[in-house]
Amino acid sequence: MADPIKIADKNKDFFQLVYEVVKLIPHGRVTSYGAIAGYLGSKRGARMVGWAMNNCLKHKSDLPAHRVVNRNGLLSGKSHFATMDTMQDRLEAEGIKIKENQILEFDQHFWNPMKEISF
DNA sequence: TTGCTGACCGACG
DNA sequence: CCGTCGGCCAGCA
Repeated sequence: MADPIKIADKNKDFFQLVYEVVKLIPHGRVTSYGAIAGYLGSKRGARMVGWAMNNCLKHKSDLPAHRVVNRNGLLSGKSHFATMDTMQDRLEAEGIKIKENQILEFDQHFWNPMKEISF
């Protein structure tokens, strides 16, 4: 219970659920595709999360996609932004240090929707 | 309609 | 330790 997203938008498309979660990511925090997928109930559906993000680009949504990285804390999707530096620049603007396209102290900035939203 | 691909993750050898 | 494969779901040719 107490899953505002699942309950409120469970009838929506998987993509829309992803967008909702991404929007909930606090400033200066990051999460992984698997975390979002797991929160939505499909731990194996991490690929769909990435796919949703790709569609979000054409959605022209203001989703903080730069706050979503892979399990290794690597900016896997940086290539999909306007420019390669867009993702890193935005993260650094939020106080997140990046080295070699990888987030430093990833565990420290990691934001788990399961732990923050759901119980 | 069928089949391939994809900003991933975890297991197996 | 590293390479490979399967799985999940949706979009597109």
